[in-house]
Amino acid sequence: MVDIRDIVIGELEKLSIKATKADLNPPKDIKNGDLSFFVKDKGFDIANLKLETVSHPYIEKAVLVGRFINFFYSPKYFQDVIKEINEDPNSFGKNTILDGEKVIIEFTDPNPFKPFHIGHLMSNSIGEAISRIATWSGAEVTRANYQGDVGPHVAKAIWGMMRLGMTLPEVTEKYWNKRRILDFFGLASWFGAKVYEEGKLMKHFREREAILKIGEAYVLGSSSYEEGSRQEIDEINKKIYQKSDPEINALYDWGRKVSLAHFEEIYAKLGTNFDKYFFESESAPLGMFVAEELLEKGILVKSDGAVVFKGEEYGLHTRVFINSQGLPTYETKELGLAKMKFDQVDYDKSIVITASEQTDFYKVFLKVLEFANPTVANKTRHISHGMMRFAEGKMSSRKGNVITGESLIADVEKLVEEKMKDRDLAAAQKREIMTDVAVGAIKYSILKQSPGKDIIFDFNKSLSFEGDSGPYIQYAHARINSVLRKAKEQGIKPCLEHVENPGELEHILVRFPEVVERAQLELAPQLIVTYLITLASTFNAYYANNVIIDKANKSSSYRLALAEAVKNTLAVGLSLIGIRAPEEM
RNA sequence: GCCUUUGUAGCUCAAUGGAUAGAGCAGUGCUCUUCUAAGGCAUUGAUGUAGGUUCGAUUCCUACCAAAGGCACCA
Repeated sequence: MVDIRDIVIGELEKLSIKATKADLNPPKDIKNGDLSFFVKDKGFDIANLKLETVSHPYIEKAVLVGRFINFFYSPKYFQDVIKEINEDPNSFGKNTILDGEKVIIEFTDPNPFKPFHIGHLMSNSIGEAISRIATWSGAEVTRANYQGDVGPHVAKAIWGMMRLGMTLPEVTEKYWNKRRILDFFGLASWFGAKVYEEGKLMKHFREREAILKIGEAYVLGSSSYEEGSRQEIDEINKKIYQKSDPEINALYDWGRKVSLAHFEEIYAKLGTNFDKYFFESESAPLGMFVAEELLEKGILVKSDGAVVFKGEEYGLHTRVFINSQGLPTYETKELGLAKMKFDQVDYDKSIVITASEQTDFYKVFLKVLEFANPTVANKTRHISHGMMRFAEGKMSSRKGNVITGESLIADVEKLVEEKMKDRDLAAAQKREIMTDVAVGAIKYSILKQSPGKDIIFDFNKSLSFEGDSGPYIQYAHARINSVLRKAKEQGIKPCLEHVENPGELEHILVRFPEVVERAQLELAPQLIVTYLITLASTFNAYYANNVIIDKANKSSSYRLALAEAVKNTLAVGLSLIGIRAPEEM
């Protein structure tokens, strides 16, 4: 399919006007056509424009309003787009902005031994959307997840685990071993599905319990750290790096494993997955190597027993790279990470998505990276998203007042379940839809606003199933699906023979590719969100005013084709923002 | 104190320097014997303050006010 903007640019050229794609915008009101160009050049003789010379099968007319030249697409264009969408539903809206580029995108970054909270949900939703949009723009995307499996927070959790006298590792370990043996001989299912299922439930239960308990241990360790147990915890921190204490090693290995397994469960629910996992335990030694080099070069300097970067000369602030105990801090680990990423993926662009509290830190880090590796520094871009806050104040996992991702999803699922109780669907299917709708509602509330702004989180207000919400779009999609199914039963097929005059729905529909392109250029998933809600709402109005399935109406098959094209576009759009589109709900 | 970000309707959010600032929620009044009412229709309501740049500013600049984040051994 041609890009209609190229055609319009060609027509403008005939009128001696030079325009780029960025100069062409859809008017706010569709009464003003499909694309408009604003004549900025005041010297241009606008009165003698010969708009009647504009001629192309896809352009019906061009009209001058004030200094706007408004282009109206022809019915033929709408037909061809609908045809194209339905013939190849899974490539509508693709563009070539990032054709052939390798892009690595780091997001989510939860820390083992700490809860996966709604802030991680935010990072994940935004990162996943940006990854998918980049893929749609022709990039080869590597999703990266960087996890802090060493450092003071881990020491705090381990200290807390010891204080709580956690014996869970033993029990769980024994259980896992038993199961592993059964699995190895392929006997697990042979033993009987019932026993196996019970085993799975037990495992799930124990892991859940373990996660909660580790969370508790972390909070205990954090508060004790500030109240005098600092030395003990620092000591544990050192031992974790050195792997010198068998008891700590055992707790550590187990806790790390349970945490990571738990994260995977959440990723599966969210519909996200990662190509590369990086760990601070790996980046730390590499980073130390780089930091030592920078110290020799004089980029980093010693100060009060620590190794620091004096950022003030660059309008930044001073940050510690190696602390006075000789251990690497976050900034040094980040140096190691940059090296690991580039060594493993020979990328053209590297995007890192974190919460906005890290914005200033990242500026300092990038400055240092410029000295260590200018090529890599220039390819790296940091995007920050806002923080999820409660009305009452900041959420802090150190204090334990967090909403975990898991509990939020579970709570929303309950609301969806209540809404679906009268639907006649198989139990398994219902459960799946419940998750899809709950996750859709959560992701929508995150993605509908521009990244970078805080979300004031209020369970009752922030999540909705009506109006401006994820489920509203999913509902429109499911509804069209139902119409298509019923039409098929009655033997009516979508077809473009008896077309009707294009209305608002057609005009909105064909804009999708331009929206995706802008979303990529501006790294702004909310543009796709806004588009989808408009498309769904326009369809719902259409649906209320037009009977689609009607054997007496020749145009019924056209309406069906139009509905199908809307459904396909909603499905592609939802997938670009990482929201699943259930066939029924 | 310094640096960064954000201030749009009662609430939660949109709006690449351009046309009448869009939605949803809440409020009010309608709408299911008809393709899924998680729907549709109607209606009330907004750019923090003061300047500046521009033919044109929610958008760019300055000051002020307010909120959030950051500013040495957390991540």
